[in-house]
Amino acid sequence: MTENILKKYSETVDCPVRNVLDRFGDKWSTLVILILGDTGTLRFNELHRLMETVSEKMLTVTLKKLDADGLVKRTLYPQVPPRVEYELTERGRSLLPLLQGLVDWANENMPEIQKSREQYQAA
Amino acid sequence: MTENILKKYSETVDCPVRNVLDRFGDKWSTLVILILGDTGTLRFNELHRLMETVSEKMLTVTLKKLDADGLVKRTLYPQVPPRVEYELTERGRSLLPLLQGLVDWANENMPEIQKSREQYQAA
DNA sequence: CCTTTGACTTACCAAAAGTAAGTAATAAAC
DNA sequence: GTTTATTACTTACTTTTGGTAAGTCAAAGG
Repeated sequence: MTENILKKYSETVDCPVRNVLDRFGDKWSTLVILILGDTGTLRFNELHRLMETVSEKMLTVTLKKLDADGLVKRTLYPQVPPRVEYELTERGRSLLPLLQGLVDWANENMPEIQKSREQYQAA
Repeated sequence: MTENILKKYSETVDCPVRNVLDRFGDKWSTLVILILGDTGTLRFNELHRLMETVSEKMLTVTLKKLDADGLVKRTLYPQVPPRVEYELTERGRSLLPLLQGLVDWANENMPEIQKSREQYQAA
């Protein structure tokens, strides 16, 4: 059996698990998707203000990756100063129920997890 | 409306979203949970071999965090050389369907995402 | 002129993760 | 009886990723 498993998990090149983890395993993508899912459409600075703790630099690279993956649509209105709007694509929206599931799980389990952490600290 | 949203997302201190993202937004936790969910119980080196691309150091810190959160149970058999087994707790298992949902989503959507990435590159 | 505005860059610094080697205790191998 | 192998880790060092703060661009407002 071990050999089957080993084979299964080690095909890392185009492994979808690794791919999905590399994508949502970064610090900000998931939060951007959740917020855009919640608000609809936002301009760059609106999003930035809502996230607060993200740097502008990281927000731009996050949005670029999400745009490249077709999860977020970027619309530039060529004005001065520029106006850029971001919204989820259909593909991006298809992720929302899954991410919402994780958020719900977190809301339910965080109190107990917090207790576990404190016990672990004490030991 | 913006002000409500701002309030909602900026309560970062004990925000469950931020907490869950900080926990599963690291590079290896999710994969460890998925593999343990698939295999049942594994020793440190078995897990390490299955993951291949993780360093021993990172596997150690990942397992410590999961143990501290009560998602994984660590059992030490005091032999020489030592034997340490890891398995999911009930809390850890409760995450499996959610993570499996993400894996399924990845399997379904990765081909199209790949296409999007190539188009983005070309443009 | 000088400042403001919005969506970013860029240069620089800190934190996280990867690499490679080391450690401990003992049993089996030579 | 000294070397070697084994397991689950540490530790020191390097690279990669992320954070901070300042700068850019082009036009509009004072």
